Amino acid sequence: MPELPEVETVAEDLRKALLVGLTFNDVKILWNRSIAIPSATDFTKRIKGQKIVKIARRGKYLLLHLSEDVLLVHLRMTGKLLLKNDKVPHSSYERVIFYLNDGRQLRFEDTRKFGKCYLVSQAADVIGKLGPEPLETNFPDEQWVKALKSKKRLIKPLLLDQSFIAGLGNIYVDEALWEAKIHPKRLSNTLSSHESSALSKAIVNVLNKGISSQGTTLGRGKTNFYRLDGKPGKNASQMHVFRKTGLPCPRCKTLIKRIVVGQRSTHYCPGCQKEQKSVK
DNA sequence: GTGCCTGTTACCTC
DNA sequence: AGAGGTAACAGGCA
Repeated sequence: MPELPEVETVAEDLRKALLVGLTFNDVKILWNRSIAIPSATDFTKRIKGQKIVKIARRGKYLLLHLSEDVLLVHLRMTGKLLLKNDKVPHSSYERVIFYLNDGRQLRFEDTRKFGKCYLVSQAADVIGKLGPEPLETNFPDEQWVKALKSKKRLIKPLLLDQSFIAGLGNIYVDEALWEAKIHPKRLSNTLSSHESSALSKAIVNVLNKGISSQGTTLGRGKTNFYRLDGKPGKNASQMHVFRKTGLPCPRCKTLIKRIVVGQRSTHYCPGCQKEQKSVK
C-alpha cells in the first residue's frame, strides 16, 4: 500500500506534529516479528531515552534519526503509523506502541503483519542497497539511463525493483507507464532515449502529484493508507489507469485493460501503450 | 461460507 | 541475469 508519496506524507505529518525533539520513554511490542532488527528485548532496551533528532525518508522507508541510533519503519502492505493520546482505545491491529515523553503515543498498526521496524546505528545496514531517489535533483543521472539500457528486463518489474530505483510500487508504476505511453511488458533495453526521458519525467510527475495530494487511499477499508491522524489521502481521484479496468482511457478513450506482469496486477491502455512490435 | 484478490519484499529454484 | 514460485499474514469482495 504505502509507496514513496504515502511515506513522504507520513514523514511530513510527523514533522508537523512536532515530534522532533521528543524522547521515547518506552515501547510496547505486541507482535515480535514486527521488529526486524535487533531482538524485541534489545529493541526496547536501546530505544528508551533516545531523542528524535530528525525525520526523513528514503525510498519507502521512514527514518527517525535518534540521538544514538536510527529507527527505520517499512510499512509494507498494510502498515500505518498513527499518533494518539493515551485515552484513545486500542485496536487489535496494533503491533508496536511507542510512548513519547509528552504523553502521546505513536502506534504502529499493521493488519497483515508484514511491516517492519529496524533500530540500527547505521541506516545503511538497512537501506544500503536501495537504488536512486527519484525526487533528488540529480535524477535521472547517466548511470540510471545506462542501467535501463544495459538491463534486459520487463520495464514494470524493473521499476518495482527497489535496488534499481527506490520508492515506486504497483500504483505509481502503472500510472507512470501510462503517462509515458510505455507498455508494461516492454523490455528495458528497447526503450528509445525519447521514451527513457518521458519515463523519468512521468515518474517524477506522478510521485510529486501523489505527495501534493497527501497520498493515495483506495476505498475506505482498514487495510488502506491513512495519514498520521487517520485521514485518507486525496490522490485516488487522480488515477488514470490503476484499477480502472474497462473504463475509457482519459487520453484516447480505449478501454483500460488488466493483465498480470511479474505476478502483479497491471493496468494499462492498449490504445496509447502499444506493445513492442518485435520481441526477439 | 468459499475462493480469489490485494498497494511489499525476501528467498528459493530453474 | 532474469523469470517464476512461495512465503510471511489477514481483510475485502464477489
